[in-house]
Amino acid sequence: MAEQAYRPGIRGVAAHVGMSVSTVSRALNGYSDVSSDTRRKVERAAGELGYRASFAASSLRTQNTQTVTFMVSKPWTKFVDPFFLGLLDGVELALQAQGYALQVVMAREYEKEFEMIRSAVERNRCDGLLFGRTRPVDERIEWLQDRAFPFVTVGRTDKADHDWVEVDHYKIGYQATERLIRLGHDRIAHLTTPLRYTYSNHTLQGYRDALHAHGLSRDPELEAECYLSRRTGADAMTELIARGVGPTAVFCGNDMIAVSAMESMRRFGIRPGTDVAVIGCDDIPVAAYVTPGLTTFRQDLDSLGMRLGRMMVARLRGDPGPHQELIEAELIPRGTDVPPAAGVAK
Amino acid sequence: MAEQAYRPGIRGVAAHVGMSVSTVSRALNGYSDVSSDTRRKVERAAGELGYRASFAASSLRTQNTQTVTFMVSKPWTKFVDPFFLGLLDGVELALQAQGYALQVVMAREYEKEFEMIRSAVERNRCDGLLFGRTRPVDERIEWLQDRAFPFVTVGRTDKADHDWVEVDHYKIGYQATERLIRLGHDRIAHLTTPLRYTYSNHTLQGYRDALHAHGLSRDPELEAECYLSRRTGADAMTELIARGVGPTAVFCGNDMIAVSAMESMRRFGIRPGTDVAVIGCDDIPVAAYVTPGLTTFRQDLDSLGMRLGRMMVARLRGDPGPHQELIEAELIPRGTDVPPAAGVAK
DNA sequence: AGTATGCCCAAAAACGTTTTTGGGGTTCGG
DNA sequence: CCGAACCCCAAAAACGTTTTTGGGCATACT
Repeated sequence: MAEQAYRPGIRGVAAHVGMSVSTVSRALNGYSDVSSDTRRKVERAAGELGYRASFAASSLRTQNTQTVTFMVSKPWTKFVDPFFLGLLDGVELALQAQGYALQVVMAREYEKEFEMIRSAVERNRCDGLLFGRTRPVDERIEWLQDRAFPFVTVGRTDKADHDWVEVDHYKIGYQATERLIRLGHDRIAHLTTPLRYTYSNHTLQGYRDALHAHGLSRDPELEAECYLSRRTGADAMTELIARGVGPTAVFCGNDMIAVSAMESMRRFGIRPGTDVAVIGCDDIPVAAYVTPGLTTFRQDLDSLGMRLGRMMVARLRGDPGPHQELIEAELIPRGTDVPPAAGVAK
Repeated sequence: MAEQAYRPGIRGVAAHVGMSVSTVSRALNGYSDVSSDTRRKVERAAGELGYRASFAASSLRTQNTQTVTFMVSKPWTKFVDPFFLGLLDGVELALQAQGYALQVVMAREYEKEFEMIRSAVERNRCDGLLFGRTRPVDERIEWLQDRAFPFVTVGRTDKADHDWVEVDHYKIGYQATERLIRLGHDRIAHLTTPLRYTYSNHTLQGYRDALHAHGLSRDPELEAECYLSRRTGADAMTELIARGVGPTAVFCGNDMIAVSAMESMRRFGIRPGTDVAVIGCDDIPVAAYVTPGLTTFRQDLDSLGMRLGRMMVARLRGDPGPHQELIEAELIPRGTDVPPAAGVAK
């Protein structure tokens, strides 16, 4: 049954071509001090015999793995966090092009995540690490910096002294808010993503600065923090409505929050996109299909992922960096960014 | 800066506790012939010194990796194939519970995929393999069987003599079609997923059998194969409309096709859910948000993933199997499965 | 002609574990 | 009191590579 039960090691192919093991190794690994004739012969023999270097053995000897680990954080929602997953594609492309394998691990809690990083690093399972959901002060990053282990993050920390790539959330917050102000709104709520993450604070700051720049004072009642559960936007919106805060526009930290908030509005007889303006962020697929279509910001995740991957490679190649890139998001106008209604819901 | 620059090997901890290397190894790996006193002492020392066994070294020696690779196929669409990704969560949970790490690799083309499997297996990078998108006769499976390498697939082949888990697509096809027939339809189109995949054929067979069971003859004009690009459902639907085939109901192989087909209908002034009934499959998030809501079939992907993971573990533990599970999908009735309109689009 | 210079290659050491082999001490039975 | 049985443990081999060391053989230079 087994076509090729026997699989030779490097000594096998050395014996087969009548040369020494070291010559075979050097030929296969592209060293210069081997004649092209020898190289050809070795390569052909390796091909014929179906030889492949054992990953464990070469990894043990060289102390590197040609592997990069992408750690994706939980919790996920049923929407399968489109953000991280969109990235993955670009990352994989960039890494594969340079001969690195991509490994993905998931962590269900923050503590777990930390432990997984330790294990990956200390057991030498990868050469570099990628992760997101960074916090203003992030233990993971400090730990990795202490050990001088290569990594790139999606998102910054407060002192952003490492390699990172990030969408410009400050600008998103500013632009979204300004757009709503220009439409005539002056009671603009902001439903934030969890504030333990750095980017949420950037968005919030953009929101506040835009208000201030246009002479509007910020009202703490209009700011509400949402979590990443599916219902979170609805909960926050419901409370806003119940408290009679009466925003005429809502800027949401992400589309899931926005969609959920829109559902909540409807339950109270408020028509999003008519009675209340809504702007989201991320442009998840659903955003295009709700009615009215959700106005939101699109991030080019493919490109973001590619940059992430390329930064990782640059770092692994020894390029000292720091490598940092802030990416612009693009406004996707659809149906929910409307002027204030005449008779407004209060 | 580096808190703990020096990281001892196993000989380091052996020296530290004044015992031999082998004793430390046996103590750490839970062998029985080491006194509990010794074990405690070793474990404590290992903890204090921050010792972790090198992955490469132990993998080289034991010839296994405690790692399972999930290979996800391309192409993806912008919807980030919710099917595979939903699985991943359950798989990871099941594997992690048994101490296996999950590795994800992506392949952009079928040939690439094959090469990645070869590389993963021959270089000994994982103990087991998981993948989907199986075909009626699938080279990957034959190759793995020849080498007796452990794997579990999502989906069967024609001779399903290996470990697999799959949603019962035959039943979905049958039920969807029967439901439409009972609503009074007799011109039911079927837009299939790519027929190179086994499951597409099962769905198709269910569709045909339901027609036959209810005394309807099948019309090849009403069957159209779609691919996995974003526009595919629209293209097929447009052609059906253009040819004047005039279905009163459309059963789609997946929701993306359905949503896309619905868009196409609208462009021709046909109202899905009023003029033409639509049933999809997969229950992607968008399905709940289009208007009217798309009637579709939900698969419990978490559970599917867990079963997949558990099968893999069982196989790796030496349980001979075969392990095979057919999972039932659940109809989610929403707004698009309606009786034929009075004045019908022709 | 003799020596330096490249180019190519063989032998052996090293990577850090696990597992095998074999043996020393206690304890117990004869 | 001696031997067997039973725990426990030390030394060394093995896993399959890559890299170092050192040297042979041409060719070019003095």
